[in-house]
Amino acid sequence: MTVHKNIHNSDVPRLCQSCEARHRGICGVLRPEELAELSKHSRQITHKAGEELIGDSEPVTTYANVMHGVVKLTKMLEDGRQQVVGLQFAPDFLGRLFSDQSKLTAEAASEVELCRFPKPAIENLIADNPSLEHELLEQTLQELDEAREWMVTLGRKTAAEKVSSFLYSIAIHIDPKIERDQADSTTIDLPLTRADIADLLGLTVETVSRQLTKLRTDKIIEITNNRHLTIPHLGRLKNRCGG
Amino acid sequence: MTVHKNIHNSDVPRLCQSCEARHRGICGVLRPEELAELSKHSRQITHKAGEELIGDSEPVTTYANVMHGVVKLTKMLEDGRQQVVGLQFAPDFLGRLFSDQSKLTAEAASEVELCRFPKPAIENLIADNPSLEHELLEQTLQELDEAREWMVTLGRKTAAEKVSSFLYSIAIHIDPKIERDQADSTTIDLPLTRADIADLLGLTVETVSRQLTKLRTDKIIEITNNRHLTIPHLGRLKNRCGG
DNA sequence: CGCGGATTTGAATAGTATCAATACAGGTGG
DNA sequence: CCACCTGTATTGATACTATTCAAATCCGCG
Repeated sequence: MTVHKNIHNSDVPRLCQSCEARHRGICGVLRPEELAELSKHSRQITHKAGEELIGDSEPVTTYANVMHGVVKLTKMLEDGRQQVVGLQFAPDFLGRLFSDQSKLTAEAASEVELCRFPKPAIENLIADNPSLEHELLEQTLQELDEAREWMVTLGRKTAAEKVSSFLYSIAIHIDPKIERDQADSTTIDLPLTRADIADLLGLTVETVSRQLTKLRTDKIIEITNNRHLTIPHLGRLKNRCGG
Repeated sequence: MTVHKNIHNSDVPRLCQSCEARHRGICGVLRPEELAELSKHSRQITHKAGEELIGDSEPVTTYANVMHGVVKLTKMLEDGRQQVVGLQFAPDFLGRLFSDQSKLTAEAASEVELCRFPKPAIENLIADNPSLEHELLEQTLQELDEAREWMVTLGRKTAAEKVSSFLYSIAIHIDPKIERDQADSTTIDLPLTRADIADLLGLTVETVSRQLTKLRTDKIIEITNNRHLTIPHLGRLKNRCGG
């Protein structure tokens, strides 16, 4: 696998030069000429919170990189019960590979910026460049690990543990290095509404709200504002996640 | 070695000739010489029900194809609560790719026959043969789809719907073509104990048992024997899966 | 035939959901 | 700048589902 280290970014398209996906995302494995070719077909689009990016059972015609914001992947039962089955952050790759039809709904949880590509553009690149397929496999394996981790939370944890686990996972996602320093304080911006959190944890809004107030009265969190909270001691929160 | 240039079996190792994985599994994408090389390092092993195939946090040194039987992937919380996060059937590929350490426990749910390969043998093949990596990506995407489907079941379905969904999924897994003929009758051999089913659905054994009894008294299923049951009308079962 | 694990059944309890009402926040327009 | 308005969040009272604890029964197997 050849990762082309170009000293000056001369061949890298301007759009891509400051893009996070070029370092940590899939574009990092592309050669400059591939990047140039791909960027000819790419389109950067901004979506406001709540907008649907792709609907369940709709044909898939594009893939995308998440550049900024949070994307919520949901599934719905016929009677309206909804479950969030995944969250995607920059620089994640968005879109079910090699499938003509989406198996879920993708929705902007916050304001979201995407870099969209036509489906065939990506698929042709994959066919030509095994390192891209390798990178996508790594990302898919990672998503599978995360999905299985959530299955434990959904199936076996109490409401209190679910909410704590969610906050903990958001905290270490925002700043992975604080995981080591459990005594540290962190401030997090919730990317989801209470209703979204409930749909992620398999709870009701009311239960999520009650558990958050309990965490507040127990001094595990400080709620500055509906979407903004502080965790004074990460380790104390972790202790409530049920292992 | 004198070889007939048979279109199908020319250079295919004897062990592989009757193997299901060669048709539907990963070995189907390998060239005969690759298959021959790989088979030199492969070992077929049988495990009895209940045996641990790989433990959580253990180093991964081999991958395997499931040849026969059912493998249960589980995760456990510190206090012993357990969640089944996946089931694998022949000819699935077993083992977390590119990871030095297992993130879950794999256990034989029934008597299981594996074809084991040393980790490097597979990884070298992947590096040489992009079509193998493509096949593994397809399988991983499929597992991710299934995991997300279960997340909906775990998070949003009632106990009755969970048990029905489990039976339905087993039925169509055993015989995919009956999915079309909803009026058909099917007989299924449960690959799991009540305790395993409970751990898969995020319920207790007692609840699973009660729901099965209810399905029996409602004439949705006939319980021949603890591990053996008949679904006289698949559509009626499907109606209880909650969509 | 009898033992031990698996399964079913029963009664009481606990945890979440549901229903209903109130409080709050953020944005809009006067 | 404030009052209003709407969607979001919190709080309370009650209902219900699934768990827990306990006991009986069934099943496979030596």
